[in-house]
Amino acid sequence: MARRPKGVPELPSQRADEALAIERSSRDGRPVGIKDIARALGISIGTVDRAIHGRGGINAITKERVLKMSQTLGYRPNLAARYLKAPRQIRVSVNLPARIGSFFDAVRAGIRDASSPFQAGVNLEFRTHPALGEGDEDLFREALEDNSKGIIIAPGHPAQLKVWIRRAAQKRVPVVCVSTDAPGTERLTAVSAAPFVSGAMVAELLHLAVRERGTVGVFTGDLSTIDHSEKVRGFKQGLSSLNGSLELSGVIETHDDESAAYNQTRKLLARDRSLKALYVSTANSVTVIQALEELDPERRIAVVTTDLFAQLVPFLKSGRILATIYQRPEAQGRMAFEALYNFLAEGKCPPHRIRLNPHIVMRSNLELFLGRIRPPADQNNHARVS
Amino acid sequence: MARRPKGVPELPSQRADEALAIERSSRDGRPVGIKDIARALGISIGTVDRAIHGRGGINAITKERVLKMSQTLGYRPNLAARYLKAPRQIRVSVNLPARIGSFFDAVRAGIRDASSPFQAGVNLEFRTHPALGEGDEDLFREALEDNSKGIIIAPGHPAQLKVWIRRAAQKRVPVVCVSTDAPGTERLTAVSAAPFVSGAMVAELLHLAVRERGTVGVFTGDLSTIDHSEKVRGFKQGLSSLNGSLELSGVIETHDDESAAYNQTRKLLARDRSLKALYVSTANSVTVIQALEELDPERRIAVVTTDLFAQLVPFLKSGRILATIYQRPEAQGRMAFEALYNFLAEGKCPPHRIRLNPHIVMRSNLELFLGRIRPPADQNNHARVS
DNA sequence: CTGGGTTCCGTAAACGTACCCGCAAATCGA
DNA sequence: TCGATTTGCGGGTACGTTTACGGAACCCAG
Repeated sequence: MARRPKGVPELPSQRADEALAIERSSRDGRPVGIKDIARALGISIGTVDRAIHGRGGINAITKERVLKMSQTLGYRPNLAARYLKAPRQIRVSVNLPARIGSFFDAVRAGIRDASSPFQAGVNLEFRTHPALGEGDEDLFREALEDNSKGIIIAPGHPAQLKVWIRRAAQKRVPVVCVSTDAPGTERLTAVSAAPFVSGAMVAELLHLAVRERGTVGVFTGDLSTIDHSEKVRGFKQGLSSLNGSLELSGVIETHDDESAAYNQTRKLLARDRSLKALYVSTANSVTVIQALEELDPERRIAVVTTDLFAQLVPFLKSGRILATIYQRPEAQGRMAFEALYNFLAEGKCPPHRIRLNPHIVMRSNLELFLGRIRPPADQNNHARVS
Repeated sequence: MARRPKGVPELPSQRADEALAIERSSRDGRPVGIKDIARALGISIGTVDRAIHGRGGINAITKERVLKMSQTLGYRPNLAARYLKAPRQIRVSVNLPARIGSFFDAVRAGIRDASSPFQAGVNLEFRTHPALGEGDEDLFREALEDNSKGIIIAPGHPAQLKVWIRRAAQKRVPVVCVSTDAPGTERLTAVSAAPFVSGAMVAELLHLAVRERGTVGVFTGDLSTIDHSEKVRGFKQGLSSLNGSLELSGVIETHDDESAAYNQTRKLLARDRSLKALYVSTANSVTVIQALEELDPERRIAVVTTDLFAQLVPFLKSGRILATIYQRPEAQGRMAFEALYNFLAEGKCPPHRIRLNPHIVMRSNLELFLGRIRPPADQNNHARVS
């Protein structure tokens, strides 16, 4: 349509517009599109597009009319069409440690799951480093070099990665931390099963379960990992705020060394005869339990562990383990990806950190989780890179 | 390209195909599409489409080649394009009760949330009946009459709705139950926070918390609602399997009558002097707590409630309520919609029932939930129909 | 009055898929 | 051997949006 001749009034009355709108918007029930707005106003879709997206080169009055009409027609953009048009295939790097009781496999699965609706729109680049805080710098460099638009990491030693996160920030590459955090950096957000709360919940549980006065020992992985230190901090705070009968015996770092954990457990039990409870906040808890089975066959020591894997199940069923804190790795992966994607694709800033409620898995609800447990340790069961 | 002349060999060697594939698939990093496969094989996209979608009218050999090539090229359909092409705007009816401590508002929010990615593809039709099991038949009729392609309900009295669900099934309209179930019907699936497990968890918690022998009372809404009866069943089973010191005093149906609940609590306390614990499995738990505050100021009776709303918060903070079982209404809504949508759009059958792990909200993790609590009762705060 | 510049807007071509139409070869029946 | 039917395939169009390009109307200086 040619430009409107000069003599014709530019602005038909509001009412006439609306009547027209209602008349023409009844397109056999299909959602209104950009061209419905255009037709209703007798203008072109190009103009509507300019108005809606706030591009330049449009008369302020026309823009106002379009916005109004899109309002009254209830226009909502068809995301499918938008994504279709966008040729961008954004690459997202996922740099996570290898298995820790298959925890990170589940995180990866959650990320894959969350990304599946966008399949063609994103390109997941999985990389695996040997352990939390080991070898993640190299992988970070690779991610920065391969033109990734976003990076997901689990920073075991935040201090090491700080400079890398800064470099990413300077390249405008958002970084999302999952399972643990790197505070004081420019990471976009951090997704985790609220570690502080997690520790406090264990304190509350043990407070309920332990009836006599006594002490409680804590096993953790590495206190330089924020996730671990926060759990311990929450646990301590929980103990003190409950001002119950439990006192902290000591905090033991296992550094994910299973055999060391075994000996450390033996020593702890020998040293502290008043031990009434154990909080194992690291995933490598099996040898601790094994030591306990030998040294405390009467099960007078209450145990709460972290994460869930096949070896733990019989102990939960038998009551040897009171409860375990399931950190919802799949959900963490999903949320991490969604936060990253929403930021990348739609510019939506996530909250500073995303804290999931940890699940308490006890004997009574264990069955709900059995389906989620991967088969036990199997060295061939690596995450597929896709 | 015209049909291949007769003399030319029909099947180039596998290796040549692959070489061609790798050569041509490097389309500047964009994902491979249906026409890449076509180009790689020198055929048309129509044929590729027929092969991939298993339509008729295609040579078995050609089909095999296409499938093979789509494999080696790593073809994944672009869902955006697929959704764009499908002009179908599927209408989904959501018939839920009005507020119960805003529980169903949260369910609705979850449904809306889950549907938002598909915005233009679905048309949510919200309907509200006064209470669980009241007026839901009329709404069901409306849903069937307005050409809905799927229905989400919360069947308070499953027997009443049985015929309606059957009618829907005959019209090939899938029905998803949320929060409670209608067993023995043709409903597609039922999403809930595993009620049986929920009851068992409460038993396990109270078993931990109560140190002396005694009895425990249960308040529930209406035992004809599956969700409620299952909670009670799980609780009983939990009590007996723990063979602890707690015995069931009695199960009281409140029928969501707050003032009645108050009096029932008074009576229970007067009748049973050995009461050590209470399990309030209905959302209308405030008056029960209030009665308890008057009659048990020393807080010797341990209480576990259900759901989470503003009035409960101070009691959780003070320790009056040991814990409350949060049934994750938003997650239920999300899962219900997703199950329905995946069935409708992609024909994927969900499991027979979807059971979410109930959250245990205690003092230590309460803060994680404060953000989710809606402001207390406000009659104007109806769910918007969109 | 002409020329160039600016402002505003229309048009058309993609994006990848699904679906339909129609053509050619192959097959079949007589 | 010749029409008729089937089989196999190519080509085109539409879905709603974005984007680039171009063109008409206007303004102003020369």
